Amino acid sequence: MEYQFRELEKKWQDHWKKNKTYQVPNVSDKPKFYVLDMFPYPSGAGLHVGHPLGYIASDIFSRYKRLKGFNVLHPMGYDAFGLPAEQYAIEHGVHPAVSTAQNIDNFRKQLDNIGFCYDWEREVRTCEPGYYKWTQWIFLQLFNSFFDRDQQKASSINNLIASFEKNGTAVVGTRAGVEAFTAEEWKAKSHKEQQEVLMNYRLAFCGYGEVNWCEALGTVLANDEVVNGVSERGGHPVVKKKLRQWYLRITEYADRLLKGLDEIEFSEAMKEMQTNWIGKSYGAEIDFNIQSEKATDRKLRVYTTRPDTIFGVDFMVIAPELDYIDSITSTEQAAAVADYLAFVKSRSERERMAEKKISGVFTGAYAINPFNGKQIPIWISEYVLAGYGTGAIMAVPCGDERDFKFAKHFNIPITNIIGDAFNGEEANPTKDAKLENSDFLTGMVMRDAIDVAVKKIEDLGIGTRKVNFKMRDAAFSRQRYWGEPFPITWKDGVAAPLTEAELPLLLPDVESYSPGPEGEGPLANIPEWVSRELETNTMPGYAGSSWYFLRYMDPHNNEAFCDRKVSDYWGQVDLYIGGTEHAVGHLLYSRMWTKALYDLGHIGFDEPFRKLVNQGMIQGSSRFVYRIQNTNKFVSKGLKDQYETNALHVDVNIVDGLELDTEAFKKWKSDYADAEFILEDGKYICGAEVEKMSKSKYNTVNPDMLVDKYGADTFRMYEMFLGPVEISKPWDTKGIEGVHRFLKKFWRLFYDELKGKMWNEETPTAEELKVLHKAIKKIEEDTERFSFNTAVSAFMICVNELADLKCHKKAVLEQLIVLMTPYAPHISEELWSLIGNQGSVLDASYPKYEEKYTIESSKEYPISVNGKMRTTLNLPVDISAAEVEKIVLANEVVLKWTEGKPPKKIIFVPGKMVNVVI
RNA sequence: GCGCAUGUGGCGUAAUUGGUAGCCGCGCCAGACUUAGGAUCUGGUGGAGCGAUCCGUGGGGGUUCGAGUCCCUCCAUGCGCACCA
Repeated sequence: MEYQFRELEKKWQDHWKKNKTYQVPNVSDKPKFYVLDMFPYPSGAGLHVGHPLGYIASDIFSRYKRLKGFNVLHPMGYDAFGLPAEQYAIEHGVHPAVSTAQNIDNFRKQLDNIGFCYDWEREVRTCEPGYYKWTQWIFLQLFNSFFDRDQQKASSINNLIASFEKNGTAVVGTRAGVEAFTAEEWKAKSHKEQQEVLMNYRLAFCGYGEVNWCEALGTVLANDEVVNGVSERGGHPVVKKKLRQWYLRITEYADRLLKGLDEIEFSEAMKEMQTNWIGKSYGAEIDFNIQSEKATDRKLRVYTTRPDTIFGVDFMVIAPELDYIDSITSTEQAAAVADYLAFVKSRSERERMAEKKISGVFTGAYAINPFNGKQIPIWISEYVLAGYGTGAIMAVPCGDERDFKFAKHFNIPITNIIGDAFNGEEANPTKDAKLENSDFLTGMVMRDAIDVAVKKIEDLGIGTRKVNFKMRDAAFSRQRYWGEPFPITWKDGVAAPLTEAELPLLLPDVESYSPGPEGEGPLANIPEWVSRELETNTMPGYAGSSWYFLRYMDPHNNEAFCDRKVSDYWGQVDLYIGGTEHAVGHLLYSRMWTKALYDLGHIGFDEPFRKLVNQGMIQGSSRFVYRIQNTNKFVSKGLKDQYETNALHVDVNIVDGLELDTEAFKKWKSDYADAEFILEDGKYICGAEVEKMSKSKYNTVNPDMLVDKYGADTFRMYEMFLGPVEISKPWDTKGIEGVHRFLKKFWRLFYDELKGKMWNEETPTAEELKVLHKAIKKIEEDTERFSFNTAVSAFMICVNELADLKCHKKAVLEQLIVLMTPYAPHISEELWSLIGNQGSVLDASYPKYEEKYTIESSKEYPISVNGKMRTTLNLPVDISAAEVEKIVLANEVVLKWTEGKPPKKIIFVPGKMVNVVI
């Protein structure tokens, strides 16, 4: 009986489906465990071998936990709204709902091939009304709440209104854009005025933001669609345009998002990325009087983290966007300033940030240093960003590298306030130097002077201590079609939420997917939509993905996004697996949504993911052929330098290692049907390079092909065998044979092709039990710490050893099957049933490691002389140090190396080693 | 530029707290069975040397009885962030 993987895998996949083996109840006596994969965007290209890496890891862990007696929630779904489907619709006229559904069907088939244990009854698709009804509902929760800074939590907007009616802004305080008012003043405001005030508090709010507007395409472009000030597609001019946009007030959660990191198991690198993104800094805002030829009582407000360097300020730099530039620019400089502003306006934010060349212009105005009356020139430069701090900085060239370069470039004299610590060649950003030329700060160490300076600034009333965040509020609208409609109507410029009963607000069909007038989305082209005064923007991709892990718990609930009892049972995601590319986007947004839902009492936990494991990226290993210019001749790599050639990507699937299958190449594309080859040693050798796996580079490897050739179990184990899950590495199909051979060898412990049934009911020997229990221990430990590659290796060792012992005993093999189940579920089910068990092996219990089988009475000790290993000695484990000394010193190898010299010291570490020092 | 991570045979990798470097697999070499093998099985395989032995975890230095592992420094690669004041 052979290992017929195709038949048995199909048989068991059908069996699992028919018996609903993977259906998980919401009520159970077992402890719960929630394993989640980042759900995929169902792209038209389908799965490549990089996608399932994390899915396999989570599948193994889910099955492992199930065998360990947990009720395991392990669902899958689709992040189904998104731009590619809309772009496809524009180009091919296919409704995004149709192409998305097709892509999902394709994904599902590919996933099913690999034999995952998802509970498909719980599948979610973010684009379905039953799902996005609740995305809209949560949006309304955010719209109808504000962040209570005293309580540090979200609270109903009605509480805010009540507070305004009673106390004005006295209790909750003002916000940017809100002037303080009394209760009476609040009551005197019109409805519209009141709503405008409330908008400055809502967690989901409407404001104005700049977007990349391309007039020719009539649409808004993403940063990376803009290159050199023109659109990537078509090369049309792009300008910045202010558009009404929705935002989420995530900045209010900045501190809690930071603090929450202490309670969750994310990698340090991941936590650091989030911390940097949030970018909390401590400093001060300082007001400077402005001296300009135009009369102004405006102050220049700067934000600095280094108020201790106030006497080293040689110039000020303000962002080109600041609205008061006109009011301070001198007549002489007006033309230069206007030119510079026009130059900056033509540049995308990304270009400005990437720019290394120094540029800027003097305004002709000065700020006055409040401590010494010094005139400080005010410059404009694109390296200062309007969105951060106050959009203005005080420049200290001796302490800041950018300021230093700017000063050098424009010949601005540099004041040294740190004496020898500044060498005039480069800035020194130290905090440990002693201040000089700094009036009341002179002689102080900078680190200590920061606080002294801030106190003085506050005492003089010219500034305040200030905590700043780099993070900005999250833009939450897109001028697109294929996304969730906002449940908002606009009446007289006031946003009014729909009622819960009106949800879901269905995404209507459109005639055309092209943009509406004035940069609005396609929904603005629908007369009925516009006449209902509905919002024409849609929500961005991350709306649906910010809370999907909650919907899996209770996916068919029509009364709530998730029943509170159910979310109390399942709680946090215990293990979340996905790529690092979502480090700051998705993972921050879903953390914020979770906190808001928690604050409003809808769920009982405020961090969504207890533990995160990042899977590494599987890169592609591209292959190249070299075509001789203007011919259809291809020259092998070793000979290519003799010709003028162009390197062309060739499909990796028709290359064996580096050797091209020339016949397959001719068939690959009609252009190459009559290709000729210049071979070396009778072979055509390709070039190779590691790149991102992508269809356009012809370096994708489709899992379906490998599953078909070797089976799902081999594929699963091979992906794990490649190396640690979190490491990125290029895909190489070469080694898969080894894993396949291993499974065949495993099978042969039970059945031999010629001899038939091999397994028997004999009693295992001590040696056999030792092999088994060694494996149990290693595999259990490795699985627990997500070291799946070493676990696969342990399986191989175990099977090799059992084969060497000719052990075919059911008592041993039966336990090995259970151990294998998470990794190779199909073959395990088959063998489990063949050796006479009823039911699924998943309902078996995990083997229990028993130390008594693996205890050794002696150990092979390495014996070193002066730290170099010279020999080994087999010694009893309970030997005493004195005995070891005696035996070792009498050993002839040791005697040879000590050359008769007396040992200075003998180090004996029981269970480890012996070292003789002479 | 800043931050983080990683450098081990021809290749993917292993070595969990500092204690026998190279487990497991690929590839390669030899052999068995075969009309044949890109099937299967057995043995070998870090480098140099006939050998005893020596050299070896990116380079250099250090701590230690002992370093792939810890510290310093330099180099290389990958990833992330990017004029963040």
